[in-house]
Amino acid sequence: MTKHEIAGVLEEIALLLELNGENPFKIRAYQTGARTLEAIEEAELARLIREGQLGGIKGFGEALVQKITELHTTGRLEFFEKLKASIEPGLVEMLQIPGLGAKKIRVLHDKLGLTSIAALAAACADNQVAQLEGFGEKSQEKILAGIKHRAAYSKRHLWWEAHGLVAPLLAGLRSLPAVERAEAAGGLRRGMETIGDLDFLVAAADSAPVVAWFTALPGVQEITAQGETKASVRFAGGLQADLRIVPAEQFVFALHHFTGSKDHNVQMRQRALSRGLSLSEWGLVPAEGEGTAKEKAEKRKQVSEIKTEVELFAALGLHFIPPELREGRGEIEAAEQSELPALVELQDLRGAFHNHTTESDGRNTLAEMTAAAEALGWEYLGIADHSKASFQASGLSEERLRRQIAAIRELNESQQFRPHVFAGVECDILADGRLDYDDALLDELDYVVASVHSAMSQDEATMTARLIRAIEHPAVTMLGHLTGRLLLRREGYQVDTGKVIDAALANRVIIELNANPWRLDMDWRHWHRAAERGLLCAINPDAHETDGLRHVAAGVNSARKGWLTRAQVLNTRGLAGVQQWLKERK
DNA sequence: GCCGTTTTCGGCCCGACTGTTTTCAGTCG
Repeated sequence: MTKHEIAGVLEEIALLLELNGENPFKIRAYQTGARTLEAIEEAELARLIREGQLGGIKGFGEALVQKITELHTTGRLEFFEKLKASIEPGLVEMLQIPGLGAKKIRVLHDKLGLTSIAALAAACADNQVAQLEGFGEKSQEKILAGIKHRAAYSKRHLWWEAHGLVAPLLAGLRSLPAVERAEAAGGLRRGMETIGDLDFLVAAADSAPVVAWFTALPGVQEITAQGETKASVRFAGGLQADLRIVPAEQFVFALHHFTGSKDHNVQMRQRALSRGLSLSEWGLVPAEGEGTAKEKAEKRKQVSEIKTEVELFAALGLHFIPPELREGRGEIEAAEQSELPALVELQDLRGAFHNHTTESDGRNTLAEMTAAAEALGWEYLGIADHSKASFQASGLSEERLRRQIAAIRELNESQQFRPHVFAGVECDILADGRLDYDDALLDELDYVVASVHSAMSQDEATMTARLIRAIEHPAVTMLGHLTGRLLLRREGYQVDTGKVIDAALANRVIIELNANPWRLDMDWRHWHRAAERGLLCAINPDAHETDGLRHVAAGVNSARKGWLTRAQVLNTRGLAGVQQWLKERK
């Protein structure tokens, strides 16, 4: 079993134990174990198991080592099979309904014999649930509504779309007289590719008008909670937004806490404790029972000065950690050793490759795309329309591609626009790994993006070999959207990313970070290690219209999450630098 | 189930909100 599958089993065990009413800390141990496992490289996990070193990792005790080892080697786990058989699957599903937790689900099962969501809906309609001790009319209504909207509520949302919503809401909050500071926290601030909900944090002396404004926003379909210091609403489309109001002196601690991630926060709290301090969303204070009264007073004085996140990290002996890095993936150690990367920024980009025009499936002409690049202040623009095998996208025949190359050269000579235009192509990687044009034509181009658009259901070994064959082709400059995933819509194809990265490194091929908000592919989780080994990135908007060029912002976001610096991204180089790099590669 | 310069047992984050109660349990983040 892969580490991902094993982590899935551990997560499921945690859910099942929860329904069994187990010790919450035991449940957490399994959840932590699953997350720890996800953070380990696949090959590293195999090595640790082989050498019996798994127990050396924090969070893996005797029981988890045994279970992970059994799953990794045999693909099965006796303990898990028995546990699963003992619990109705319908009960696990009920956990998705807001307001229902393990305890209430057990009551529903024990008192009414309910084992499925359908049966639960019927029992609500029959007014049986409201009669139960601990339940009532409102609970019953809420459960029914939760079942009805389950699909929409559990849906995640693209960062790009949520990000667009947030700006006006933040501006609105900041314009309220009672509001001193307002920020969006959560996954959105960390730049996660998808987010579950919006988290707004406000510093205000008087909370009532803020809550009133927030719950009366246009588009609010339902107010799911409303109190003195917090409120939750649901917008049409299912996106939930939480608002929290704190006194100004707590703002920075709450901002850090609600920015997360959970893993990052856990590590930060542990770090605080090891220094005799206790960190929470309320503040940083001397830990319970730590030191003398005098020492405590001294510590209290030090930490009471904290007004910014920079100061908060500094109080724990750390450099400021950008929100994008707060995933519990080594950022705290790096911040301690002054080894945090200077992350790439949007304004570092000097241009972009992999863009389409009306020649294939784009909506704007070569001239319009170039003008748009000029408006962005770029020094160059790469055009990479589809190749002939992508018939559905009006891929270019050899003749049409040659005409396009000529048109691009002509445009450059005309000096009509400031940006230089590179003539490239997004060449299909055929099912067997061959390219869609012959070598002579590919050689006429400035660069080649190679991508998969067909036979996407090949098994992992076939797909991996196919990509590697393309990477080994001397004409290929960069690999397009590595997995072909469409976030929230379609899984990527089966591919061994580690092997593809190895091949790209060995052949000096770039892997693109496709910046289309639906793709963000290759995934940020792979970039840190790959770039450390020397892999070069290109942040490519894959724009199909002028407006699509702006998507590079989403790509920069993911690049930052992948710890990428300016030097590790080709399109931060100026025109001469890129020309030089392309020339050296040929 | 995990962990340990306070340790091999007893902690492990905890406060807000809701709905049900009539002082609190369950859920959520």
